[in-house]
Amino acid sequence: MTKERLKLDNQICFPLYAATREMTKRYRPLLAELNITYPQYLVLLVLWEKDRISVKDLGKKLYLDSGTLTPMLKRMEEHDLVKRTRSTEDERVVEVILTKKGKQAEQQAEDIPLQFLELTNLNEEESDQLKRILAKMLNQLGEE
Amino acid sequence: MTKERLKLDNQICFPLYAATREMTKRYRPLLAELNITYPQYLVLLVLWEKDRISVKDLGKKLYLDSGTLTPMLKRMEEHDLVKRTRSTEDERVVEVILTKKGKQAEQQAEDIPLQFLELTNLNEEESDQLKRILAKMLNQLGEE
DNA sequence: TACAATTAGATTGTACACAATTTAATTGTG
DNA sequence: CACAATTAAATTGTGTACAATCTAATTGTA
Repeated sequence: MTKERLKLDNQICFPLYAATREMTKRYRPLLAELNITYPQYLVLLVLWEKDRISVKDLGKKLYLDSGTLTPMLKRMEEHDLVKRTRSTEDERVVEVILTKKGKQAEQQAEDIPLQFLELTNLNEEESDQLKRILAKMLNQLGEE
Repeated sequence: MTKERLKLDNQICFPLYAATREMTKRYRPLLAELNITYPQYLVLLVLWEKDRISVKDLGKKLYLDSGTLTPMLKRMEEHDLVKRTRSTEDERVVEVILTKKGKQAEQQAEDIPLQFLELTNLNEEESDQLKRILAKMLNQLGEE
């Protein structure tokens, strides 16, 4: 029995990695009518809860840095979903706000979470457990 | 109560997405001495179990297509970890095998799974549950 | 046996990710 | 107040991801 722990089937991280990508793949058609990607959808989720947020705070919520967010937000701006403006109080800060189109997208997105959940075939208990364990893991890994 | 389901905290997919990225970030230092990325590590995991595999079968195991694998395997070939050869029986097929260096890397990698598990702070029950639920989800999302 | 259909990889183009560095603005301290 | 240290974004460079398309080899069938 050589290196049992190095077998793909014994990994925790592999199903995590693979399921995430399959998940984004399944989101694609759901997001197609909004013409956005899954990470862009996450940005919108944040903005729908709290319109006007700095790139830094957005990054903190989504665990993304400016290297990812800056070009992504520029693309979203080109698609007229958000607007980026320098804060007048602190010129270093860029604030992101929704455009009218970005706000309206919320209506269209309303059914997406449920539509996706149906695809997963997870029951409520599993879905709750998954959420809880991932949150714990994320919390642990995310901090120093 | 407006669009409760669209809140970031109520999403299943967001912690999945974020935890996966934090996970790869944590793997980076563990893989640094091997000078490989996490996806490349997965390729090695497969090859350590079964040396010589076609790009197609590798892709089936890892849920990756040739658009991702071809350039990645070329990089791994440049780093002298694997070799790619056209099958003589079917010239369409490219087979991937380990180099000596690629084989030796297994020894160095031996402790990585355990090292990572310690970082997660998950107990065995949680880790098993996570694995089980993700496998179910992956299985469901991956087919069709 | 021709040859259309299929198959395996490679290629192209777009969009993340993220480490590392740079730039510009702000803050803290002597 | 001067100016070093810090901070927020932007930039650069590398490496995935993946849809869509292309190329070459193989297969199935008229």
